[in-house]
Amino acid sequence: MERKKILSNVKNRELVMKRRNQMIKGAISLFKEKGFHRTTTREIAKESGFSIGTLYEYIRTKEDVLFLVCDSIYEQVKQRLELVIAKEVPSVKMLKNVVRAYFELMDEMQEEVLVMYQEVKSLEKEAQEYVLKKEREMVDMLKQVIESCLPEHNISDMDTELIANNIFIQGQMWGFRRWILQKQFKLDEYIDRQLFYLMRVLLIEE
Amino acid sequence: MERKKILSNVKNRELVMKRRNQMIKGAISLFKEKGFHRTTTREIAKESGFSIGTLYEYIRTKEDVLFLVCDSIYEQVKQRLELVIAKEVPSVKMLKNVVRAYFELMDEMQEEVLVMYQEVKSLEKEAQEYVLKKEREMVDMLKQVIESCLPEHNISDMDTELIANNIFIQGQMWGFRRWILQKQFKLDEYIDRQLFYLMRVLLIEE
Amino acid sequence: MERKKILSNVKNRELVMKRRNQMIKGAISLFKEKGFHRTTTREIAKESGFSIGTLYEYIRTKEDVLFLVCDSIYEQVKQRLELVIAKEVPSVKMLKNVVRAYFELMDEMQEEVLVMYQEVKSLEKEAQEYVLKKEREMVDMLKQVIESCLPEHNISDMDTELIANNIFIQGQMWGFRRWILQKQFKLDEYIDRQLFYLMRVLLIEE
Amino acid sequence: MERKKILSNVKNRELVMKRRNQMIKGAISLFKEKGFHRTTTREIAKESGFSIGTLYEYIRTKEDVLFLVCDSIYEQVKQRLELVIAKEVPSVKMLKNVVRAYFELMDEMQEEVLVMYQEVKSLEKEAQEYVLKKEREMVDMLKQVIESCLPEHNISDMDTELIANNIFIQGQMWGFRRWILQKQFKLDEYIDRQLFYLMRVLLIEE
DNA sequence: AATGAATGAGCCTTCATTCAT
DNA sequence: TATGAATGAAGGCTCATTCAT
Repeated sequence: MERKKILSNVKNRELVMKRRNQMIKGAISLFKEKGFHRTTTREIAKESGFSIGTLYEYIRTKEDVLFLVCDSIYEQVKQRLELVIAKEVPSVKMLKNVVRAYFELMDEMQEEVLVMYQEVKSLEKEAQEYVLKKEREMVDMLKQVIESCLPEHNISDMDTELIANNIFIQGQMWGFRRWILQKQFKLDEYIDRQLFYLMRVLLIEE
Repeated sequence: MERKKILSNVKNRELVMKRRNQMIKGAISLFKEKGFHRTTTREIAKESGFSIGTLYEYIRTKEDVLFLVCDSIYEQVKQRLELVIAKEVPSVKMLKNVVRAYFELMDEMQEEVLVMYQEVKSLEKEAQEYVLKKEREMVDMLKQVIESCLPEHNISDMDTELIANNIFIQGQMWGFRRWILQKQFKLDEYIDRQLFYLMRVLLIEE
Repeated sequence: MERKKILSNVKNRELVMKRRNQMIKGAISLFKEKGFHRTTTREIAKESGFSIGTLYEYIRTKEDVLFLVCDSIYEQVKQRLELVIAKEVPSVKMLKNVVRAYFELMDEMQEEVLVMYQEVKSLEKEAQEYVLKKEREMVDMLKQVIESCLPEHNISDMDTELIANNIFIQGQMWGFRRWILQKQFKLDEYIDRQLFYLMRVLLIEE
Repeated sequence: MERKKILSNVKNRELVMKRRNQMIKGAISLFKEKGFHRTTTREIAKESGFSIGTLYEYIRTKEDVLFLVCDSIYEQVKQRLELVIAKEVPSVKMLKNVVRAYFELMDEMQEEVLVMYQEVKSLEKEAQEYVLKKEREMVDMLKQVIESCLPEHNISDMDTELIANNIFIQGQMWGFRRWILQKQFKLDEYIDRQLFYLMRVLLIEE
């Protein structure tokens, strides 16, 4: 997939990657705490360990930071999921493992995901679309896992889409509805029960 | 439930209500368009039909407007749902009608709900908690509907909680994941399929 | 002539005029001292006697101030010249009086004119054209004076244009070449000699 | 005349000259386009073909560039005029040729001259005076041409000064009042008519 | 009660200049 | 000599909030 390019004054590619990673790390920690709008570029620079001038050597606008953050979060999630998928052969067991891994990942990254959900809208059109495409990719990953793990099950494509979406947001829900859910469920319980009902939905007996 | 009080300089209660409704209406329309942070108090005042000075006679800070908006949205949703519930006697049919009504409501109010999801975090602690309580109330409504409609089904409380939450966010998902879902489903299809799988989850045959 | 409108948040027309005059006065004094680019908006606000916030209630950008200044200078010059013209009937004497008055005016306003010459280029296209039109008007005034004062002299239109332009810039030259001219001439001497040669150019004997 | 020294870290004289000429060429082209203040040192470096670090090996401040540019422009004009003067013996014809050559030169270099007029004021005192001296020299050249070409004409020194100044600015006027003049005159017409009236001023019959 | 002019803290961004390599 | 990454002071502008009328 074509990667949206954020322009930088600095030419050295490695340095750009290094500084941007510093930036992303600093920014995420600030966005978690106070959101995008309440975080100033100076704070981002400071938290990243360099001056405001340096910050602007690596981006063009504050929004670029948000985009970098969103992009990085999705990239991480995607890579982690791909890792799990690569480890097994398609089967019901694999399906359950992937969903479990996804839920665990959402638990680990709940703050990052929260940030994304609340701030994507602040991105300009083009960047927003890029991020949505990333999300689309992730739902597609789940869809393919379902299809490949249940080859004979004859679920319609639309239903697979629906179920994949449901799984996707059930994962996110764990993070951004934590005030409600995490009072009543431990992560494992949550995963177990969701998997239990997923099996029912897919007519899989155990 | 105790209502969080927003202070106003104006004493006439009716006038306060009238002006605040103007404000909420104006603000929602602006927040939908550009979000809370990008909307200025001047714009809210203008859209509401009065001056910036007057705006500040009825609230203390810009955040108060956001709170009023969030509160109003939940209140509307809750009232609408209660109306549907009041119309029928508990039964599987009622359960399906309530869920259907809730999904339709989320379709109607998708922009309002989107606003809320993205901006609640900007509220101060206390206001945030108030809004979360409202949400809690709504999940509880769904929970009670499930329980009263399926008295003999022996679903554990935690599972009911989980299922209610799932329904709750499946409704919201329709709105804030519209870019993905509304390309592939019509509202009715979406509702039908979700209800179909809900029946499976609840072991209800038709 | 259509006046280019500078937008203001403040509605009260009289107040806008009053504040803008304060602004123009303050700005001219600063521009004289350090030029447009080296003057900050904060300084303009302070010199004008109000806060930076108030400054921006009456203009949209710093450039607006420059435009206001340029516009005001031309307007003053034009009005002063019209006054002189209105006082007499066309004749060689009147021509000399107008030219003399113009030179004296340029002496009085030499700093303002200097500012204009050096900063007009900083204006955006549209504003620049507006200012150039003003200049055009002034050359036309001189042209008409020449024509009406010397009805039988049969100077071609192009030559009148040229001579009017020469007078125009000889006036400005007194101000912005002051380092050279004002070392060697007193204002009266300068005017006398320029008038002397103007008479030769126009073939008028005295 | 003593040349104002711009300090350089680099010792090799030839290299300094070479790099500075690159700089002047690059800077003039940028100043023409956007003025001194809107041009950044980075842009100057890039346009000159070297890095920002290198730029600062050959100058101390951005203003130095402006000075170098102004100095170079005057030097060019002066040299070109001297060339014309050297080619002929003093006579009315020579006077006309010099004036014509000067006007043609001003046409060729109108953008450079415009730059100078609008930016000299940004120079610091000392540099400004140096540039003004250059201008003084040029007026003196014109003065001497008039005197040597019209030995018996008995024009007072002050009048010669005045006339030389008038010629000087009529030349510049062609460039920086181009929006008005160049709509109505072709260069040749402009020169012809100015020369025609100059002859009248000097009482020379043809 | 309503108005809207005034305020100024604070934000994003730029850019001349330096300095380690 | 040449490079270009780093710096941070400073600038233009916004906007929530106040207060005199």
